[in-house]
Amino acid sequence: MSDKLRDFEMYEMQETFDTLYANSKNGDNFKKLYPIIKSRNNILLAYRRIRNNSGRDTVGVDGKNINELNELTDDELVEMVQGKLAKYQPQAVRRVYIPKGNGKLRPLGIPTISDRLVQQCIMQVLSPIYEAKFYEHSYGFRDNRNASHALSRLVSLINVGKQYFCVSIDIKGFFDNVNHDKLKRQLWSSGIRDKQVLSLISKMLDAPVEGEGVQNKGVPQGGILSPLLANIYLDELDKWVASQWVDFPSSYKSTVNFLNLKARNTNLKSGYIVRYADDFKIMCRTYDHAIRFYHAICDFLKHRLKLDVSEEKCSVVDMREKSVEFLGFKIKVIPKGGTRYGYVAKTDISDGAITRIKKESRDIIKRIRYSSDSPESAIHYNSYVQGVKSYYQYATNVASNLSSILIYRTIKSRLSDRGEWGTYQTLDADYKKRNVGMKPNTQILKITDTPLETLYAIRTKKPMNFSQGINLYTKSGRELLNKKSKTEAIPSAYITYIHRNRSRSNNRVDFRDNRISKYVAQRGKCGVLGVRFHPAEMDCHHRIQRIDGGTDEFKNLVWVSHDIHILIHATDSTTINAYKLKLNMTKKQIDTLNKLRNLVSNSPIM
DNA sequence: AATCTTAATAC
RNA sequence: AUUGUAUUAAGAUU
Repeated sequence: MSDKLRDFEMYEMQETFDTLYANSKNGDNFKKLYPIIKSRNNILLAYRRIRNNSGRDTVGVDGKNINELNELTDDELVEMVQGKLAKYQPQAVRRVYIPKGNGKLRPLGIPTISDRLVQQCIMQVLSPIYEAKFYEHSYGFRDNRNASHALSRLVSLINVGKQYFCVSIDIKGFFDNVNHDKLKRQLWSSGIRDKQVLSLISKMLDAPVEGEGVQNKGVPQGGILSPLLANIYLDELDKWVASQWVDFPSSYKSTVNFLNLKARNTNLKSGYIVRYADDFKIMCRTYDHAIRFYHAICDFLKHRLKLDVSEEKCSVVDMREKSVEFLGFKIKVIPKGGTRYGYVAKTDISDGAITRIKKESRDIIKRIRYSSDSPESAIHYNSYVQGVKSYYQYATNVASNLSSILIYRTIKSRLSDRGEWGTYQTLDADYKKRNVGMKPNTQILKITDTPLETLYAIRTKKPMNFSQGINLYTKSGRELLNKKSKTEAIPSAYITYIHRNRSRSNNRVDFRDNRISKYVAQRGKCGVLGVRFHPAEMDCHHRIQRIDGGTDEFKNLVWVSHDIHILIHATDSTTINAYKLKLNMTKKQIDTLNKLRNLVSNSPIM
């Protein structure tokens, strides 16, 4: 099960979200969202969802990060957020410029940590509503969907749909130019009719940018809600493109998918949109339709969505003649098997991405050269290789593209004296599975026993179309998702029990979260006895006590039975003997018990 | 089995 | 110095 669903369940929000989704599918308007947003469980869930964000240590304009929030008890956290929501006045967003892939700078707008928490509360509630509405071929920033699904759709349109003309449009600084009034109207017309919620979002959009003041357009890149708002904004584009052909109610259109034989006699234009955030393509059957779409979309963006396009980066191409770039891939349409019987898509890693991979992989190899004798730098290289391969494995030409990087030479010349060489055939099955198609006697370098992964040893994988039934907010949608995982390790009633019962009211939010994670990780078993108990019969023990500087971190906690908990802290010999007799522990159990006793400065028991 | 952290890609 | 959403994998721990 995904982390997300587990968290929804843990905080008893799944049913609420399911209802929002169902009502949204039904076309209902939403007038009472605010009570859900400010509900205790929604706020605690929001904290749980953002506390592991990679930016948790990054401060906003107030100089605060996640540490500010985990100082609070859960009651204080809930009270703080509810107080903020009641008279919402977001703080300024911090301006940071980061380099983009193409050498330009990306302006980030980083809200303060408490504003990020508030945004998460709202996002959780809007997400199920919009998942029910969004166009099926929008793939960016959405649950369970990724770039390979977008690529797959594009390839299907070519191979199955025989759409060889591609319209590419580049929106100028999309995030920074989203029109606030337009966005607010879209929220209203898509059924968000709760005045308090609309006002919250409105105030959020009006949050000043550090040093630049209040903006009348744009959503901050760095805001938690921003990706969702971006999709809401461009959903109108998806639907409009679909209305031109796919959803056009007409007898001129063949019921057979992709066929448009009769369309040439009408003003209809046939085309199919594939969108990943602000990057999208329209695939058409003919050049004429493609050109018409190109002009119509530029006009639509300009007048309906108030967005400019950079014309020099736009194009209409016959993909049989010229390749097109999309999501880091370079796609061309070539004759199938060299015959006249048709065409297929051929995909490569884009030139820019190859250059980046070349540079980055060499840099990491050099770092291994100058690092101390430990596997860490080699593990870093391996996960880099793993990451690159798992993303680009969907390019039909991936093996030859990655071979062209010639990293093997760099490894040989830079690292020969830093590790030991062994043959491929001596390595374990997992390695062979990750690095396929190598000759058994190929020499592989091992850095302190960690064999380096091979960049080019890869077989291309066919991208799969997104299975449209998959969804986090319906039972059937979740079942499709859960195919891989089997029985539930812990009854959800146990989790709910822990969640509801707070042993001490001064517990911090992190303790609440981590003790649940820990109970599930231990599969409900006592850390000493190894036997499962109901949480009511157990205590969550701090290995290092809080008075001694112990934290609420996951690794400092352990669940033990009541009896064991007493034994950890007992100093009186009659108590110790009584419980020893009662529990009749094995030597191994006594050893683990003594380790815990040692951490609280108690002498071991025999 | 499960949790955590850390590495990658897209936008 | 690096936010956010989504996806993927590895490592560590029990």
